[in-house]
This record gives sequence, structure tokens and C-alpha cells, in this order.
Amino acid sequence: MKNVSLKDIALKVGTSISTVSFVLNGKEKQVRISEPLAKKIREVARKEGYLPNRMAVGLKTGKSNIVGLVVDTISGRLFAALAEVIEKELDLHGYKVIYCSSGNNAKKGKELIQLLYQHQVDGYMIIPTEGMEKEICQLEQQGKPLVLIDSYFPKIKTAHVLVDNYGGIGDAVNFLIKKHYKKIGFVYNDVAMIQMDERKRAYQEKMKEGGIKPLAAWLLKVPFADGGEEQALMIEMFLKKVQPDAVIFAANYLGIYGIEAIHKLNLRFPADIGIICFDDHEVFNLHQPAITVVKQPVPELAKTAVAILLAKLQKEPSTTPDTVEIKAKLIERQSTR
Amino acid sequence: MKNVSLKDIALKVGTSISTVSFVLNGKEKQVRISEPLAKKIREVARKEGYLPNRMAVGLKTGKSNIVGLVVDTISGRLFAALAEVIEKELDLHGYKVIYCSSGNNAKKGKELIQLLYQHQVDGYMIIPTEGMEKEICQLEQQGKPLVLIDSYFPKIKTAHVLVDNYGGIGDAVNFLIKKHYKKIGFVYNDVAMIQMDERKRAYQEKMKEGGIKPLAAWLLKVPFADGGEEQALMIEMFLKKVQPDAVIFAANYLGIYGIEAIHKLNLRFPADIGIICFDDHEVFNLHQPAITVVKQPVPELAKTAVAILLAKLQKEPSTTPDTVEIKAKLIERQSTR
DNA sequence: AAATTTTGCTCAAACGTTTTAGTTCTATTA
DNA sequence: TAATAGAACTAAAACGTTTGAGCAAAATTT
Repeated sequence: MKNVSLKDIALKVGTSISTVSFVLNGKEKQVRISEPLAKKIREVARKEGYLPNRMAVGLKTGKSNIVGLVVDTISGRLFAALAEVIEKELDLHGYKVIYCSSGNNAKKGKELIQLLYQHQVDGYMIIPTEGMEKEICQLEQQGKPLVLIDSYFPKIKTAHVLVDNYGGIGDAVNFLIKKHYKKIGFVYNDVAMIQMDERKRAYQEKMKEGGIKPLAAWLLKVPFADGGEEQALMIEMFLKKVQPDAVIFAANYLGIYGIEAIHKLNLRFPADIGIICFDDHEVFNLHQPAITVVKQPVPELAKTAVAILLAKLQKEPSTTPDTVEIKAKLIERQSTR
Repeated sequence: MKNVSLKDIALKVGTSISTVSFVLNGKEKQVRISEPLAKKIREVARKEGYLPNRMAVGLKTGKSNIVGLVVDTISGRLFAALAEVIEKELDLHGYKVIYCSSGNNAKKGKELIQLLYQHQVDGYMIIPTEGMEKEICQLEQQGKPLVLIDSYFPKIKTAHVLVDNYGGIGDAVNFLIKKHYKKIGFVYNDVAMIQMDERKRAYQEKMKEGGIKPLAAWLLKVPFADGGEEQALMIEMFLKKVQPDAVIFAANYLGIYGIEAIHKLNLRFPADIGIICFDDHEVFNLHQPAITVVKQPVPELAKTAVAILLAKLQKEPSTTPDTVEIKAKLIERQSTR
């Protein structure tokens, strides 16, 4: 069974390719194709199972009706939550999504953006990682519809939507201080992107504002990597040595390693140690005791990002401002006394 | 900054489009383009930032170097684990992946397959859901490289790789019976696909073989849907009414609802009730007590599926048989006494 | 010196669309 | 009755590639 083309239909109906194209694109009125003929064409098209060849359409029009979504890891929580909303919202406007994961790897990220470019995607949604700076700059310069999510490069002016990282961690610190925690640890990772910088800065500044001078030893930087064995171990050693009375984990996966470590040390929380995690996770609510978190408003993030992108795609002067920061929300559960 | 085409390069170098095309495709030797000219072309191409227009290439060659992966939900565990492996393996062979989620919705699934078809993807990997039968049959008839994952349609002969669902649940039942559980409940969903049928059949047959006649009331069919509130409630009512001494959850997300329900009822496991879940989840290992599971060998599943697909893409007579069933493995943790 | 082969390159068609600028009728108007 | 307007459709170029066929010039063989 061969692919059916406009030509095949034209031949079968006994008309020209152009006529078939016009009818199937709903332009019959504009071009005054008679209703009987239009009907016949539609009928044959349906019967033959005609599906336009998107390659040909794309080549001709330069449009693909596809949006590329580049994420760090496809198995990450953030991705799952984002992808679902983004896909649904864009579908409403006739766009499909291609997902790619950069694996937090500069080279791969670069290649992916090029790949999307080659495939003529109409718009880009990117969770940026280190090393993507140049490609993103190029896209912006070419005027491609582009919106960054979760982070951005301070040096490049691009539309972006992120969580209020500073405020979120700030709230967490204030919350813990109000609960009379004193020796508050901070576990973060080595991803050199703005969102992590902000979280760390918030920790340090808000601690001081609260009258506690955080020692350098209270901070633990865990390298970002696959696996997790090592990371959990690092956290275990850290907790053992520093013996904080509370810890803030700056990312949800770090919190999970943290819980493992705490189990291993046979510590109980909130009795022995208070913990609070930036970014919620299915595990945290189910765990007993449930973990207090600073919840990222991921659906809002996604919706806002889509709104911005759609505005750009439709060349409307954007109604939403091009850079948005959304408040995170502290959800008190049982991991803090 | 406009897109750079072969023409632009040809113009700049002062040669023909064909020559440029040959050189950039590494066919200079076959067509005897002189080394100096080839070098110059490559140089200009690099300097101008030439990237082939995949739409044009695809139109001409009918190939896209893209494989379509259709899953039920993109936020599901199975997807996350699968996608990661599939992407990595296919990348090694120069293929990229487009992910689509059918949302377990027949209409959407249909559309997605058509979309992929229109975009000329070279191969299809599909986690089939109800209602996709016709489209899958068509793909198979057209001889498109296709492999189904996790399930299949008994009526259509297609390559597929799945877990040994029957054996997995069988092991779970035998394990519980050996531990002297008697009133063993079974919670499953209403997805009318072969994998669920097999799990249910295994439960019923192995119970009988073990000398227990399972009452109809011991089975709970939970409708598949978003949200989860209702489902958790259904399970709660079920546990309250039936009071089983152990429950098998036929899918991991059902197990999660189950844990919630058990928490709500203030039951303790393994003391009050034993539970075992088909398909592992991050939550289950972290939970205290950790949940006994029948673990699906997802990476193997993915690797096998990719191997089969690649063989088809390369038109090699497949070395792996076209339909594979991989054993699941029972992992005893603390949710069973 | 003529015939043949080899080298180095180019022409042009084709892939399946979209779309502008027609063309051929028929119906209306002056 | 000739000019004009409208209706219904079509021809053909273009998008950027790939690729088999072809061609001129140089090198080699007879």
C-alpha cells in the first residue's frame, strides 16, 4: 500500500493537483471550486486514506506545527509534570511536541537544538543547562520563538519563566528559624545555573537576616550525576559529621537521597532532625512522616511558558510579560516539628 | 540570518549544487571530486553554519532518521525508564526519538500514529492501548518497522516484547501462599489489554493451584483515570469491607493508592496486612516498611525492543526472535511477613 | 594521431506540497 | 453584438535536497 498523494487523488477524480490541494485545505470558497467537485474530492481523499506528507508541506511552508521541548532528563519529575501540561495546551492550538533530553550534557544539548532546528520546529521550549548558551543565543538572534523554563542565562535576553527560587528557599529558612531550628544545613548540587545560585544565595542571606551565621561546613555541594549511590553516601557522611538540627535540600532528588541517608543513620524525623525540600515529589507525601516541601507551581510554570510561546508563534504582541517568576509555596507536613 | 542552503554554498564556492551535496555527504570519492575543491566546500559549509534542511532530505529520501515512541502517559514510571534507555540506544545508531503520549485515549492514540506517519518516521515503538488496533494493523501491513512494548493485540501478528505477566503474578501468589496468607485480594484496573488479562488469569489460576478458591469479592477492578482521589477511596472501601490478609496490586500506581488507603485506615503492614505490587516504583523502596514487588526488567525490555526495531530498520533478518517475553523478578522487602 | 579511458565536475528530474498568475468558459452589461 | 465580469478551474514555479546520466578535458592506450 503506497502513500497516497495529491496527484493520486487528482488523477482519480480527473482534476488538477491544485484543485485537490485547495479543497483539502478548505480554500474551496476563496478559489471558487464548485461544491459537487469539492465533495467528490473530499470523498476520494477519505476513501483513499490521504494524509498530507508533512515533509513536503514543511519544505514548502517552512512551518512544521511542531514545538521542540528540551529537558535535562526525561525521567525527571519536573519533566513529567511539565510535559503533560505543555502537550495538552499546545495540542489545543494544533501544535505537537517533540521532546529531547540533554542529559545535562553540553554537547548533547547543542546537538539537540541543532536537530530541532533542522527539523524546522516552529518554536522552542528549553530547560537550559550549562553549555547551551551559544545555541540559545543564536536562536534568539534568528528571532525564533523561544521560551526558557526553570532557568535562564543572565547574559542573554530571552523570554523565561521560573519559580521564585530566592523567595522559596527564603520562606523555608524563615520557617525553620521560626520553629527554633538553629543549625540548619543546606544540601545543593553543582549545576552551575542561575536557579541554584539563587537558592544558595537565599539560604545564606536569610540565615543572616534571621540572626544565624551559617558556617561553610553547613553547606554540602553534591555533584550532579547518574546513579545516586555516592550522592546518598555523601549526604550520610555530611549528616554524621555536621549533625545539623535541620536540613534544607535544594532539589527533590537530593531530598530522596537525604531520606535514604537518614534511614541508614537510624535518625528519626522530626524528632532527631527536621528536613524540608525544595520541589515536591510523589514520595514526599506518601512517606511517613510526610516531608515538608517548598512546592513548585509546575502546572502554572508550564501554562505560562506555553502562553508566552504561543504569543510569539502567532506574532501577537505578547500580553504576558516575557519573563515571569512564579511564587513557590511552602507546604508544611510532618518532617519539621 | 537566513538559513544556509546548498545553493548558497555552491554560489559562494563557485561550483554546482550537486558537487556541494556530494562532498557534504561524504561521497566525494565515489564521484571523484578533487580534494582541494572538497576541502573548500567543507570549509565554507562550516563557516556559514550549514545545516541540512531535514524536510527537504526527508521529502527526497523518504527517510527521517526518527523513530516514534508512543506511550500511554508520559509521566508514567514505565515511560520514564523506557524512554531513557531507548533514546540512548537509538542515538548510538543515529536515530532520534519523538515521544508522544496517547493518554490511554483511543482517539488520541490514533491521531498520534497518523501524525508520526505523516512525519515519515522510520520506525515505530508503541505501548499499545485500547482502540489502536486498526492503526497498528495498517502499519504492519505497510511493512513499517514496528515493535510493540508491554502489550500486544492477540489478533495481529506484530513484533512485541513484554514482561512475563503471568509468571510474575504467579510468583507473587505462590510467594504469599507459602507465607500462609489465605485471603489474598487482587486489585487491578479496567484497561482491557492482554497484559492485565494475563495478570488476572495468573492470580485466579495460581490461587486455585495453591488450594485457595478466590471469591469474586476479593477482586477489585479500579477504573483507569486521572486524579486518583476516587481510586484511593475505592481501595479503602474494598479493604474495609473484604478485610483481606494480603493484597496484590496489579500495577504500581494502584499500589500507591493502596498505601494511601492503608495509611488512612490506620492499618500497619506487614502486621495487619501483607502487600505486594506488580512493577516497582521509587516510592516502594523508600517507604518504610519497604514494599515487596514484582520488578519489571524495564531496561531489558527497552533494549530488546530497540534491538528488534533496529534489525527491522536495517532490513537485516532479525537475529532476536520477533516476540520476546522477559521474566519478572520478585523482590522481597518488608511489606510481607 | 586516433580511439579509448579516466578524471572532475554539472544538469536536470524528482520528491509532494502551496500558491500566484493565469485560462477558458458562461453570464451579464452597455 | 461587443465588451466586461464572474465562475470554475489549471499551469507551473518554488521549497532544498538527492542522484543517475551526461559531458568536456586530460591522460592513457592503441
